[in-house]
Amino acid sequence: MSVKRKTKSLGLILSIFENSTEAISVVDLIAKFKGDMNKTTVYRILERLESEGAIHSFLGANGLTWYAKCQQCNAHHHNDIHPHFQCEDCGKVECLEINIPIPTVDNKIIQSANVLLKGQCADCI
Amino acid sequence: MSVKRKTKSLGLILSIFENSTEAISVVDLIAKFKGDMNKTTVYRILERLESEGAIHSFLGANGLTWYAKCQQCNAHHHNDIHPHFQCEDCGKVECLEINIPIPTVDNKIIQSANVLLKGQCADCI
DNA sequence: TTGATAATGCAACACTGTTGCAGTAAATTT
DNA sequence: AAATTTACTGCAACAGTGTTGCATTATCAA
Repeated sequence: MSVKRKTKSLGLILSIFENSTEAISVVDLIAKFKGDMNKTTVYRILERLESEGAIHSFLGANGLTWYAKCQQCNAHHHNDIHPHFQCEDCGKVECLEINIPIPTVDNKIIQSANVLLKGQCADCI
Repeated sequence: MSVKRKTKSLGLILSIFENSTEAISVVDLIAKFKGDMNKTTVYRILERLESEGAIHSFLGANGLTWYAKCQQCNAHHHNDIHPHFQCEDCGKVECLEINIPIPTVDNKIIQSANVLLKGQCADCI
C-alpha cells in the first residue's frame, strides 16, 4: 500500500529525508519524534514510503534498520543495490553512489549483495 | 576469556562446526539443543569460541547472528574479512573463501567491509 | 456536511539477546 | 579419593527492536 493522505506525521518524516543522502536509523527517528508521534506510526510511515520507492532500508553494523533517500530511489528502482558506509567514530551512515563489482562464484548464482563499508568519515579523519 | 573446561555442552556445539564451512544461526543452535542446554549457555559458548578465534560471527540477511568455522579461523586471524553467501531459496548460509576488492572512497578511510551475497546455491539452481 | 476509510495511538505481544546470581561440575590440590 | 577452587550452567528477569489488534481520529471525496 502506498501513501494516500498527507498527514502531519508523514510531513515530519519526509522532511528528514529531503536534501540529504545521510541515513537515519529507525531508533533515532523514534527518539527524534517522541513527542510528535507513536513509534508504531514511525514504523508504518517508513514501511509505506519504502513500498512506494521514496526511501529504502538496509541493515547497519549492529543489525539495526536504517533508512535513506538516495538518487536512485523512485517507484521503479527502489531495489537497486549500492553500498552503505558507517563511520566507526561518529556513527554516521550514508549511501555511497558507487558501483561495486559483484563477484562470480562457482556453482552459485549471485542475485544481489549487501555491502556495508566501515571506517572514518570526512569529519572524523 | 577463552575456553578452559571441556564440558558436554561445549562438545555438542563444537561438533556442529567441525568439517564444514556452512554457517548456522544462533536461533537454529538454540532450537537444535533445546533439550541439552539453556539458550544463555549457547550464547556464552559461542562468545567464548569466537574470542579464542575458533569460530566467527556475522549478520545474516535479516539481522540475525550467524556463526561459522572457516579456514582462516584461528586465534590470530579471527578478524579476517571474507564475504558470506545466503541462498534465497533454502536459506543456507556459508563462508566464501574469496577476496573481495574493497573500494576506495573520496574523503573517507575504509577499514573493513561486511559483504553478504544473496542468490541460489548449487542445490537450488 | 457527511460518509468512507486511511492513518494513528495504545497496549500487548513476539523475538533476539543480556545480566545477576545461586547452584553445579570440571579440574587441580592435598 | 576427598577436598578445594572456580569455570561453567540454569533460571528468571530484563532490555531493545519490531509487530499486531483494535478502537479512535482525521483526511479526503462526494
